[in-house]
Amino acid sequence: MENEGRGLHMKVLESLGPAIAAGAYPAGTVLRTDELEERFEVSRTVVREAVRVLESMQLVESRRRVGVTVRPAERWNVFDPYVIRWRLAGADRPRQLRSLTELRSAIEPAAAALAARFATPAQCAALTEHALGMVSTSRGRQLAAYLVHDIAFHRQILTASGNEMFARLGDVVAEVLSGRTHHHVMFPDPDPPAVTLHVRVAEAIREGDAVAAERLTREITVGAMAELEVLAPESGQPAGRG
Amino acid sequence: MENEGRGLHMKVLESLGPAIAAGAYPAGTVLRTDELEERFEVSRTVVREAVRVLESMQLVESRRRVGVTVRPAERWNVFDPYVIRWRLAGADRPRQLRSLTELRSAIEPAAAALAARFATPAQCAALTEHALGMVSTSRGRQLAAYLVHDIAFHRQILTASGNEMFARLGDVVAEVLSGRTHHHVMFPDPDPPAVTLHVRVAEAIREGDAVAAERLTREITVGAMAELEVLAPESGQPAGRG
DNA sequence: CCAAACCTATAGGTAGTACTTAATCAAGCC
DNA sequence: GGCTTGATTAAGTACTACCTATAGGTTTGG
Repeated sequence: MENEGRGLHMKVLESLGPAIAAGAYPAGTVLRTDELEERFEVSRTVVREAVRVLESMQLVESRRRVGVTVRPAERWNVFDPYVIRWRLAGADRPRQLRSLTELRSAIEPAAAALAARFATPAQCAALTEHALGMVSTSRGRQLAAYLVHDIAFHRQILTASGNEMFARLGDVVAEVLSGRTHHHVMFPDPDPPAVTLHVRVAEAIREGDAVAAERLTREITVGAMAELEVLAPESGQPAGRG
Repeated sequence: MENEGRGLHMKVLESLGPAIAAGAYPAGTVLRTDELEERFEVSRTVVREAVRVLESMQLVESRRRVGVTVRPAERWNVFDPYVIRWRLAGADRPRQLRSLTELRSAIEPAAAALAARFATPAQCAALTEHALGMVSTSRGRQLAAYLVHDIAFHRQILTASGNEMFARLGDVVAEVLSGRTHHHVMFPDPDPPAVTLHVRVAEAIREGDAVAAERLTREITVGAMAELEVLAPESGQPAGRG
C-alpha cells in the first residue's frame, strides 16, 4: 500500500479510522466537529472531508444537532480496503484474519474454476511461472522471494477468473499472505506438499480442468484455514454450539 | 436502501457516481472542481466533499494542477455498496449481475457450512420459519411475499455464519434477488424443487450438518447461475477459450 | 400527563482569500 | 542536439468568517 499522507484530511483519516476500527470509540460515541478541529489542529473543511469519507465507509454517521456518531460494527463497510487494513492493524486482528481466510476459502476455489475456463494463454504462462518460482524458492530460507511468487500466483488466479470483484480481492489476499509470513518470521521453508499443490493448480487451469482446479485450490485454502486454527484456535466465533 | 438526498454533497454524489460507474466518463477524463461547482450549482466545499467520497471509492483521483481524474474500472472499489448499486443501475448491469451471482455461488455455500456449526437455536428457528414461509407463498402468485422470505432466508444464513464479511453481503444478495423478481415480473410461481432445497438447507443447518448444508446451498446457487445463463448467455466474460 | 411551541446546539452550506504543488515550457548548459 | 534548470501558472488545498437549517430538548399550556 503506497498512499500515505496525501492531503491533510488523510492525516485525520489515518488517525481516526484505525481508532474507530479498533473499537476505541464504542458505538454511539459522538465526536463533535469542532472538537476534532481542535484535536487535529485543522480547519473545519478538513475535518468535514475526513468525516465524509468515514461516513461513506459507514464507520460514522453525521447528524445535525447531534454530532458525528460512531456506528456499530455491524454497519461498517468491512470490504473497504481501508477498513480491512485498519482492523488488521488493530485489536481484532485475529477475528479479521479469520474472516479473511474464510473469505479466501470461499472465493479462491471458485476463482480457480472460472480461471480454468477463461484464462488466456498469457495468464496461464504467468501462473505456471509463479508456481515454478515458488518451487525454486521453497528451499534455502528464501521466504521473501517465495512470498512474492505466492502473492503473484494467487492474484493471477483471481484476475484470470474474469470476475472483477474476485480480482479486487487480490490486495486482501496479498495482505493476508504477507502478514502470515511476517508473523512467524523465523520459520523454516514452506511445506513441499503445499508448493506442489500450486503447481498442480496451474496445470489444471492450463488444461482447462475447472473441477480439478477448484478441488486443488480448495486443498490450499483448507491448509490456510488449518494453519490459522493453530494460531488462533476457535476464537473470534460467536458462542454457538461446538 | 433508504438513504437518499441527505446533504447537498449527496446530490452531487448520486449524480456523478452513477455516471462514472456507467462509463459515461472514460478512464482518464478530467473533471475540474470549478466546472463541477458550476454544473451542480453548489459551493466548492460541497464538490470537494463529494470528490473525497468518490476518491475513497477509487472512482476518481484528485491531483493538483491536473484535476479530478476518472480512474480505470479495474481500480474501483467494486465491493462498495454504492458502486454496486450504481453499476447495477447502469450500462453494465448484466456484467455486474453475473459477478454478483458468481460471488453468491462462492460465498453462500461456505456461509451455510459455517452456519451449520455456529448458528444459534434462535437463528435456526428464524431460518426454518422463512423456509416454511417460502413454501406457503410459493403458490398462487404471491411473489412479493415469497421474495421477502427468500431474502430473509439468505440473509439469515449469511449472518449466522458468524463471519461479518459474509453478513455484509446480505444487502447485495437482497438486491440481486429482488432484481431478479422484478425483472421477469409476470412470472409463474417459483420452482417447487428450488423451494424444497431451502427447506432442506434449513434442516441441515439445524442439525449441524455442515457438509449437507454446503452441498444443498450450492445446488441453490448453481440454479441461480443457470437462471442467469438464460438471461445473459455467456456475455460479460473476457475473450478466453470456450 | 401529553402535546405543541420554542430554544439553541450543532452540522450544513457559501464566499473570499491565500498557499502549495506540479505540469509545462523555455532558456541555458553540457 | 539533447538534457537540465528554472520560471510560469493552473489547479487543488487549506483557512476563516459568516450565515442557514434542522432536530433534540425544554418549557409551557391545555
